[in-house]
Amino acid sequence: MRYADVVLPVAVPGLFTYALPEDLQPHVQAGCRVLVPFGAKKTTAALIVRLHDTEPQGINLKAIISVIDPKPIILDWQLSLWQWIADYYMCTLGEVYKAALPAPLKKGKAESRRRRTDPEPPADVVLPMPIDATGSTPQTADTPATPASPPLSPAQQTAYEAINTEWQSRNVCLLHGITSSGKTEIYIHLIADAIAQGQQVLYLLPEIVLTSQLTDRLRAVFGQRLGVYHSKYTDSQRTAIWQRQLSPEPYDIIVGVRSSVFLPFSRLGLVIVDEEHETTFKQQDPAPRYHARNVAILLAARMRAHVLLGTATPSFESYFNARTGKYGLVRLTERYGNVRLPRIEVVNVKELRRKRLMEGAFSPQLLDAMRDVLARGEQIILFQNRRGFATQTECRTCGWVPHCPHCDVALTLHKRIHRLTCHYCGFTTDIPTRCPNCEGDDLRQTGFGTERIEDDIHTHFPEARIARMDLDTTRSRQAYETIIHDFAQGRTDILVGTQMVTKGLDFENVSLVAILAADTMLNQPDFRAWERAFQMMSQVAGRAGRRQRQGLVMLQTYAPDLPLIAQVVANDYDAIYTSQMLERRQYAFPPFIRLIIIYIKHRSQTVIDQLAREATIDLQHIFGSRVLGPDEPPVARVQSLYIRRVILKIEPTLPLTQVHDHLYKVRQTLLAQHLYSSANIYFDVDPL
DNA sequence: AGCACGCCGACT
DNA sequence: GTCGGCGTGCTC
Repeated sequence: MRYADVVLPVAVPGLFTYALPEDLQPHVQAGCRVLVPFGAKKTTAALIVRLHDTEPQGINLKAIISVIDPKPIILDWQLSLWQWIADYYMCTLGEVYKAALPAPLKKGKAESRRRRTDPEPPADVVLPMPIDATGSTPQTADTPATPASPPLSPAQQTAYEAINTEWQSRNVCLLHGITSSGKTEIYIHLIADAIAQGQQVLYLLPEIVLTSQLTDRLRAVFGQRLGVYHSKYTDSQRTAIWQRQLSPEPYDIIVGVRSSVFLPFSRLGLVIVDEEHETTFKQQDPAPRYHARNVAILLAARMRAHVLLGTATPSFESYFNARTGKYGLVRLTERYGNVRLPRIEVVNVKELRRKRLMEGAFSPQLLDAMRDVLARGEQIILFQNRRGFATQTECRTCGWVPHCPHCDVALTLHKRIHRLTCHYCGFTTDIPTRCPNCEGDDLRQTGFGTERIEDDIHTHFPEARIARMDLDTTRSRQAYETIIHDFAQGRTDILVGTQMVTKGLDFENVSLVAILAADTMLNQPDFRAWERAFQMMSQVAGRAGRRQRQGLVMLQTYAPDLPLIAQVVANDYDAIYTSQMLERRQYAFPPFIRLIIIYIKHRSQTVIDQLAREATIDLQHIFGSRVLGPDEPPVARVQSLYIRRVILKIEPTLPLTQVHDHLYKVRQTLLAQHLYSSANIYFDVDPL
């Protein structure tokens, strides 16, 4: 009798074993999906990890119903990569399975057997190849090898050559190139080189950047050799890309977000991680909580492919790796066409408030500058890191503030939909006209969100054409593209937005950028707060002055004397890196140690406090002073679940598998106690 | 993750 | 008396 160990798309540890009926045996191998009965009355698409003939003991053995894929849709190296991710990031293989495959491939439909007939195939997705068409599709490998690439400036040429030199001794190279230095042209040349050698290229970029700006540019050079893999694309589009990569004629270049590291590459030669510092490369909520940059580096190492990490503001981890010789380091310190870096003007909001000169979130200097820019017919970007209208509603009589009933946060007023909204769980409620606590009717809106900024600009500049870009206005990919496109075409004068406006968008005519409240970024209780603040301010500043005229950045802050502000003004990355590294070494933070956060969630506050204390003590028995906690995250209750964390700091010399084993054992012991059985305990490895 | 089983409130 | 609320436990 033959058996198959399979992985199921569920968060259960370990593999499941099914009997493999004799008539199916010739048709399956590892990497194929099969249909299996699972649970009371369900069938699921399971993925075969291995076939064997060891009879499993002590289980209610069931048999595989049918074979879905005649040929593997997951290659051998992918399974071992999945296993590595599950081990390193402390999750189950099933969770990796769920993250890796587009939804239709998990549903168990035999998608691969027939050609899809989408009513309207998207422009950049070629109809899927039937996977079982083994080599029957003619290969057109001898199409023109190196497509025309734009010429490089001398500085770019030097960097390009330096990268190739670094790759002779190291797999990974960090390209630290200031904003507007023309990193994309260098990428294009490196991509062309890889393709010319018959290699595939993976171009990773962060979630919300994926604008047509970049893909248009790449497509102009590489045409139909380019496939785009993005979370805002439909399931069937993503499935089509997956199947195309399995076909005899895969895309040479995949431009994609985080999850594209899971695609079935066959001859990967180059991985580019653009905006390598971006935190969206780390998956936050459902497991696997993996970092796509790090997975990409591992993937590349296994395939003997090169990696280029590119950014104007390297993550301190990557910069540390470059400085200590683990990665190569190449700098690009001049802007393309010698456009000058913007002048940064710091505005002391504290003083202006005291003198009652602030007009809402706007300083008089900023309003003056905006007036000048609009008069010249140039454009403005305003960055405010809060969406909605007001961040807090407050009763002026008794101080009552409406909170989310499910989460530990104040509700944000959204004026357009006329609701109070929770930004953590999506709960909404009517805006109260009277205070439910004291019946008072003097309710005040405090704090500025992007909606309010937009309204206030309308008041100050009635003729200006304004667009707002935040989560609320970009629910669809289309809406996002439209806002960007209109701004690029000059149909909008002022763009107001959250972080989204900082993400590497290139607009020729923007001569003023304002950071309305830098302090929201500085006051985060997080050892990375300054690193992030520097990144965000530098990135948003880089949007200014892309033409001949020098751009202006206005940085409004309550703390103008912080050294960080001076470092941003001087664009002195090395200064902030050096000072932060001293602190991190002294207080034992990454990259000098590794962090694992143990998250604990429970419905009951008394139970969770007891559990968190007990977990900390148990862990301290094993790890001693490496354990910190328990503490409450900034938002300590989300969706009616209380949250606590325990932090584990491990020095690089500690063997990771043993650390993991201890953590699993402690979790198991805690959950075995009846009082704690309904708790949720999970791990975040290398948290951001 | 589903989907069962299993023990406590408002209904014909 | 039971219909159904969702807490808890299992799925090869």
